[in-house]
Amino acid sequence: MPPKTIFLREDVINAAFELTKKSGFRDFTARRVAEELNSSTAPVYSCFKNMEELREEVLLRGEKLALEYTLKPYTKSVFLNMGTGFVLFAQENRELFRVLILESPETRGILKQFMKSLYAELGKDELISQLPEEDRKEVLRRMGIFSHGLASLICVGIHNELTKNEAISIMFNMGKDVIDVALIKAGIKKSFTA
Amino acid sequence: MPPKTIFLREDVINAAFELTKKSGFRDFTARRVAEELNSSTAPVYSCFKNMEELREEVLLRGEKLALEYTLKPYTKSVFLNMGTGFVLFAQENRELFRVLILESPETRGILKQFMKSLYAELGKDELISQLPEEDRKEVLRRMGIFSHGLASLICVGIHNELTKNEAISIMFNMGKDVIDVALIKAGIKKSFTA
DNA sequence: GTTGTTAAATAACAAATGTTATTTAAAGTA
DNA sequence: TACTTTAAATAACATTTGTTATTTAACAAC
Repeated sequence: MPPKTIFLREDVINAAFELTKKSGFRDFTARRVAEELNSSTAPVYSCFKNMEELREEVLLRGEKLALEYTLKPYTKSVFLNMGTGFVLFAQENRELFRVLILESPETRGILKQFMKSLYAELGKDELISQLPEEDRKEVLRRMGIFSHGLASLICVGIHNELTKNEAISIMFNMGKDVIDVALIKAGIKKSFTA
Repeated sequence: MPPKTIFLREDVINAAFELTKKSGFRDFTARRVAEELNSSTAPVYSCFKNMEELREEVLLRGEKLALEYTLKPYTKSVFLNMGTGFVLFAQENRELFRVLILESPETRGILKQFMKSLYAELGKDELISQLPEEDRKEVLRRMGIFSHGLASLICVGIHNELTKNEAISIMFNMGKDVIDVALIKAGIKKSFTA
């Protein structure tokens, strides 16, 4: 019988994920992952065909984490919560945001998926769903661009001074205005929300 | 006397810059630059102390190009022209945008510099300069975030479908609304610009 | 033409990395 | 106890890359 297994596939992923949270993929080598795991490189290669497969696993876990952020209730609007979650994910996981959103976006669908969920939420909102299709799309586009902008500015180290609550209120105030503008222009509302 | 110099410092930078425009820094090696230049690696190392110095030169040239984009007259508003130029720079130079804005931002001041120029322009505008300091800053912040968002979405390959003119009008319409909202809320204006 | 200078090419080397081969030894079983 | 299986560690190898050392040869003064 062989000796007991010490390092599970799960453990390797954990180590790789922690490493990536700290330094992205700049340092994502078999030897560094092994170090994080307190092992040699052997377990890495017995659990994974190659480093690419492990990287993919890390990205999947990152996507899962990002998704969790977008489902938390920061404000009363589910629509704004998604954008806000996206921004807070960037703020608290800069390196993950970088590898997931800024470096791998073409190969993985996370951003487009995100926009699709946002659009679904937009349709559920009582006020917003009164907007014509085109206007609704415009609101979505604007807020998609804005949340991506804030998230990625934070990711690259601009706006380091923002606290979590400040980030939330920037998103919230902008969202309110963008929606109000659409409603006012469509004649559904007369003036801005206080 | 030594043989004539064939490869100037300038030539090396040109080759490196072209290479970077095509594939960012993923492939930025002495051997690849030399290939682009149709030489061996020798001229690279006789013109530059090391590859880092050459990379820096490429970044400087990239910043210069980005600046040119922000000075072109896309609309009648100098303020909006800057954001628009930033976006078009990203659209037409995705790899450059990546290395300059998404990968090196903490070490170089280009983004903060950009915001500062934007702010200066904002003060010159007749209507906007009537806004209280705080509101003006808010307009700036919103448009800074928005233009960065659109630029970086385009850079990472989302919104590939946008033409140059569509990108311009997204920027322009958003800018108009953001400014109008500020003016209306401040009581300087009554309704949205058509 | 010979020679000195030094661009450019070529070769060489070290470090880093992905990956595979080999060794070591833990854990049960006959 | 000797043996089998196979995790884990270790070594080894190829490739890539930055960088430096060495070679080659163009040019012009003598």
